[in-house]
Amino acid sequence: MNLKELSSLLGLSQTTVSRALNGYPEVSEKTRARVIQAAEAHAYSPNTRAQGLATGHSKCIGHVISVSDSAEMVNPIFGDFMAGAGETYSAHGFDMMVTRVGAEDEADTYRNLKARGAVDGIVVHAPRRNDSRMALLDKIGLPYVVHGRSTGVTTPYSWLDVNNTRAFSEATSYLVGLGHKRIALINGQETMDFAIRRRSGYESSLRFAGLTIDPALMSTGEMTEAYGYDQANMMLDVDTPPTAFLVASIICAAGIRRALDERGLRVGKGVSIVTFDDCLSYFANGGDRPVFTAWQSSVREAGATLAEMLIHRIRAPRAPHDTKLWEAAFVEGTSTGPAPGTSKD
Amino acid sequence: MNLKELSSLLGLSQTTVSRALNGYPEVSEKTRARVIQAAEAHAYSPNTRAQGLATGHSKCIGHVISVSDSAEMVNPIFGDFMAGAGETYSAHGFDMMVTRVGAEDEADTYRNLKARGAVDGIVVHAPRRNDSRMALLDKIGLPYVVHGRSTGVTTPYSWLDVNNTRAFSEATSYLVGLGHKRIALINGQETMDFAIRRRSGYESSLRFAGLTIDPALMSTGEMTEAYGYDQANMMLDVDTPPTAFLVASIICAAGIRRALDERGLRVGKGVSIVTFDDCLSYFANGGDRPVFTAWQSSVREAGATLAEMLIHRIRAPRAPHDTKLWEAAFVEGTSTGPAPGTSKD
DNA sequence: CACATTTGTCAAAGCGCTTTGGAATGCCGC
DNA sequence: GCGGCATTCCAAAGCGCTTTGACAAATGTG
Repeated sequence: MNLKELSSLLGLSQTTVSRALNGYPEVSEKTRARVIQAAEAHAYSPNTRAQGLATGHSKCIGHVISVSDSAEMVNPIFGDFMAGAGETYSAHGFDMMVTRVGAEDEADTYRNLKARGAVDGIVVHAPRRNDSRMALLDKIGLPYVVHGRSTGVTTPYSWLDVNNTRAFSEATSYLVGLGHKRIALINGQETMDFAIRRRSGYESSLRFAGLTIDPALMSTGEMTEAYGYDQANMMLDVDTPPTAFLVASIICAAGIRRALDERGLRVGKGVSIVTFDDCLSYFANGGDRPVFTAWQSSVREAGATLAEMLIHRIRAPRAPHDTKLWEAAFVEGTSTGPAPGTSKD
Repeated sequence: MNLKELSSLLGLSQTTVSRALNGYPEVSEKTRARVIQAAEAHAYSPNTRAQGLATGHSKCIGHVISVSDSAEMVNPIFGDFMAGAGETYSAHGFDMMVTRVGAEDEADTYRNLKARGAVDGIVVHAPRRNDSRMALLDKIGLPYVVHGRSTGVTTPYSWLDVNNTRAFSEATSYLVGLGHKRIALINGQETMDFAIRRRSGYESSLRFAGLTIDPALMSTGEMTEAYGYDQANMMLDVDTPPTAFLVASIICAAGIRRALDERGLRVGKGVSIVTFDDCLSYFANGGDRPVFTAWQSSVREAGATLAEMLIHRIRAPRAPHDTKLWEAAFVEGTSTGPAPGTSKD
């Protein structure tokens, strides 16, 4: 069923039917009701491509997932982020397109998406320090919002970020307060801006506490379970091993827990773990008995909110940029306790 | 830059330019080269919507993620599956659209996707027993492939599935061979066909071994880490607790491991764990020292292959249906060992 | 009751592409 | 020198929708 068929069926012109369905005032409420009823009865939905051609909008948002050779991993937060964003999109009648692309082709992908008119806007994921994507997108005129921020980019843009510096600084102080002096940082890849921020929060709290910043206790890599396991084992094998781990992802924290368990170290007694928690739906860490002491922020809500921001941006491209800095919430779990040998102990 | 501009720039008609770019033979190689070069120089990409309107194809594949109230979880395999499929799509010039929808609106979404001409085909995820989606899609004439199978659906369709029955039957026999007599099954939600298959594999091996099938040792639910943890704890609290766990997902297995560790039970010694492993990129269980003894099959490869199958299907809708039954691969990890009290022990 | 407005509807153009059905052009052999 | 045949190109129609500009019909005004 298309417009032509529907309108001839109703004995009306295509114009009138189109206007009736799109809520234009030039049509009487009586005909509008008749049209809407007929449209529903025949399950008519306007052809997306034709509509897009005529209006110049695609009503579609792009998500570009770039996969570098060094980071073949699929980010575990991906699913939850999409779920959140998808909810917002469908509420607003937008489609969601996801493109997987090698990191080296990312810029071309954006240009192509724009040239083809495939999307009305995009979400920029995992911004790096001095990320060049914002300038590119500004240049080609494709609306966007950023999940995170990019230090070094001075032109304004819309973003939503978690206060990572603060979260990691507080987490470090929290461990210091428990008497820990050897605190390891198992960080994400420090090509990403948020990972750099996390480290700086960690370092500043160590400095404030008068503790030495030991490169041997800091590592950066893909946040997999295996990575956490490996790093924990390596660090525990040295002379003065850490008594606490500060971790960038709950997946990674699970790996660390495994290493500790295997060594017979009691998590929360001998060794403490604090982690950042993205509130992944399949790895819950909340309710009445959180496993890990954590600073948490829902990536799913971030997805929903960023989607909302982007849609606003598309509707009002000249509106001032919107920025949101969310504070992570503290949850005390059972994975932390006083450092061994502390007076309290 | 659009076709009209490009062609007037070249002093050619739109027809010729279009044909040159689309590889039609009616244009001389000399002009073709000239056209291609100009197209690249001006970064021309045909407008997706216009192209789609003219050809009647959208060059886009849909993935519908339905979220029921009972299953709010985002499936952790989602990301990896998409990554695999996305790779194939971009290699073939297809876009990928994902729609998140409440389970009750799933049928409408398919109809709508078809009516709007938004996609050329879709991937059906997580088929249930007697799944009605295949009949619906056949009826509305939307090409599709199924990730999994649906017992009870008799009309042919294209699918790719892992031999879940076999994997779980073998896994059970393996545990039986190690002397285990109380083997728990921590299954996924048994609304899904694959979960039913897994249980039946498990039950048939128990029956074959002359062991009793104890409902107290079988549970079904969303495969989260917390679910594994909870179920393990519950089952270990009864009179004759299981000495082995057979688990449907590595995420869930991680939760079971946590419960065991917490109770001071040594995984692979006192209690064994065997799991199905989807080879998630952030939760690797392989290489030289696999953590879990597992039957594994890469969901990422499944995504890539299903995408390939679907594209074939779209190109040749009348071709006979393609079906692929993959065998899961056995990996021996450190999570299994002889049952306590066994002669070997 | 003639005229100016408003209201409800329509025909047609246009969005950017593909594709059908010609129409030139060049080259061949006789 | 002319018909026949490739070869190379083009004009125009059409995909299904929105939107402009125009036009009847209904309403209001003096």
